[in-house]
Amino acid sequence: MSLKIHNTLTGKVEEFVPIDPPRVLIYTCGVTVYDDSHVGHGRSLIVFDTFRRFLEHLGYDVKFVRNFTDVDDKIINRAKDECTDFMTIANRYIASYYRDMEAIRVRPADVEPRVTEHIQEIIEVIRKLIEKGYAYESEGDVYFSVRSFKDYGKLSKRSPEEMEAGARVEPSEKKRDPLDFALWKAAKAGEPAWDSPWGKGRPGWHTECVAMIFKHLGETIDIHGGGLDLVFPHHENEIAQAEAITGRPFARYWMHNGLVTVGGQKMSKSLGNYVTLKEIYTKYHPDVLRLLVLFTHYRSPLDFSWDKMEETQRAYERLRTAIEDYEVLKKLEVVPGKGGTHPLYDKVKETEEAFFGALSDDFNTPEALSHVFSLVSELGKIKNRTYSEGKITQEELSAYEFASRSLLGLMKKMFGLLEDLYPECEVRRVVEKELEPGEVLDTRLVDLLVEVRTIARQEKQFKIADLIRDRLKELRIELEDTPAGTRWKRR
RNA sequence: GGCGACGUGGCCGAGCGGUUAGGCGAGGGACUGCAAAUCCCUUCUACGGCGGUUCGAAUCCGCCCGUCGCCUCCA
Repeated sequence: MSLKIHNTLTGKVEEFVPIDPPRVLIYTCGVTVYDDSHVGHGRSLIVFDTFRRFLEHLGYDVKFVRNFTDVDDKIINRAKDECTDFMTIANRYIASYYRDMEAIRVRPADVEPRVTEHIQEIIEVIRKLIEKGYAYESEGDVYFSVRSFKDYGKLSKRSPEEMEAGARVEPSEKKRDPLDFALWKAAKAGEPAWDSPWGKGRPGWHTECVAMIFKHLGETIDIHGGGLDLVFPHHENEIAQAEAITGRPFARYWMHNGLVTVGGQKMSKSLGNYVTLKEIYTKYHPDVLRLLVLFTHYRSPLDFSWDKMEETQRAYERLRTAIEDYEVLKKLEVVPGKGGTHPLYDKVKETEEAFFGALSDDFNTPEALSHVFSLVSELGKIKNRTYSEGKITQEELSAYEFASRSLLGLMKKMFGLLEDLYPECEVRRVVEKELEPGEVLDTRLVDLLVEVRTIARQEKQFKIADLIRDRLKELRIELEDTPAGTRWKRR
């Protein structure tokens, strides 16, 4: 199956052809560690995490690198505010990032380099640029001469002339041209600094990714990804530096995810309209966020709202329930059927084909999900009939098992969903999200109440039974009576 | 001001030349002691406006209106 992806460089959806198959080299820009990550960061991380899983599924040998920017103005400013050093801040938020990633099940990259561990490589990149005449030193700073690189603007589709016309580019006495950007910044008092041929200083933002890619992946990589807001100037500047040095394409495919908005405005620290990942996964099962992200095409804007989280949660529960219901169905009276192959097998096959077909077409996760939900509906029909009849044929049960395992496999492996759900589980006791700090949930006590209620129902003591159900619901524990007994979940 | 993206049914959201995407919601019904879960029916001849191309356009072209992003750190 051929994979097609949208390439920002050409503005078109193109067939994906790796340089050296089955190897695929992919790099995405990670976070600057000066604060907790928010939903905007989360989207980008989830999109590329999922895309990586798909590449692996296609049989590619993926090497995935995602960096940390652990020295920059924001980190330094935060350190000043807290009267500490920048490394303390960086380490704190790297730890926080890892907690978040574990919660939302974004797998670690194969290499997760930090800028401060690559200062020598960065200096080397800058040195080469000066040597080749693309960069110049000015009072301890080093700048890239934008006009010296003829292809400048090819990614973001703007020319130096246009940029100058629109000009709000900061003029600086140290720059020869206002469009030039800093590769190395001379040290200021009290700020972190490293020795370099141009005196003490620290690297500019745009060089780090180039240096880390050269070191960990090579001079030309297959895919470079990141948020749409990085296209200009960050990625444009990366191309300029890398290609000025090598004379070869830096990345063959540039993939950019759409931004997360709130009420139509970009989610950002500066606007203050951000929601942290921690806030999300203490209120909802982390899968709900993943599903929310995957329900929108990665290149479209995604408008975040708590209402949308609620909607997504309901869809999520429907999907989850369909898979878990197998555990109920197999406890029904199983009767021999007419024999033959159940039509569900074909439906599963169609669903899987359509699912992967959608992902192969510019990673169309919403379409892939539409096929998944179509299969979920088929399972629901079986449930509806067998629940009321109280029995199920062996063929139907086997088909249901096959289908639910297929769904679980797709969701787990491709989308990183339902990882806390196992193929064989008792009629469930599910805790759907992380407990609040200090909150306790004794599952044995819940089980006991459920048992008491079951006896009350058998004795037709419905007032007592309903009281237990209502009061548990107030505690956000919801009961569901199935033909195979009562199950509960905590929302 | 420059460059770019987008406007789809009650809401969200795929599709991007001809066949019901999907999700959520609302109303009715089946099942249930009552619920929940699940199913069925309805809401549904949807595609910002106006022109054009075509046998045929949400889908291609032009103009207009509206929203957003980038142009400064940003996933």
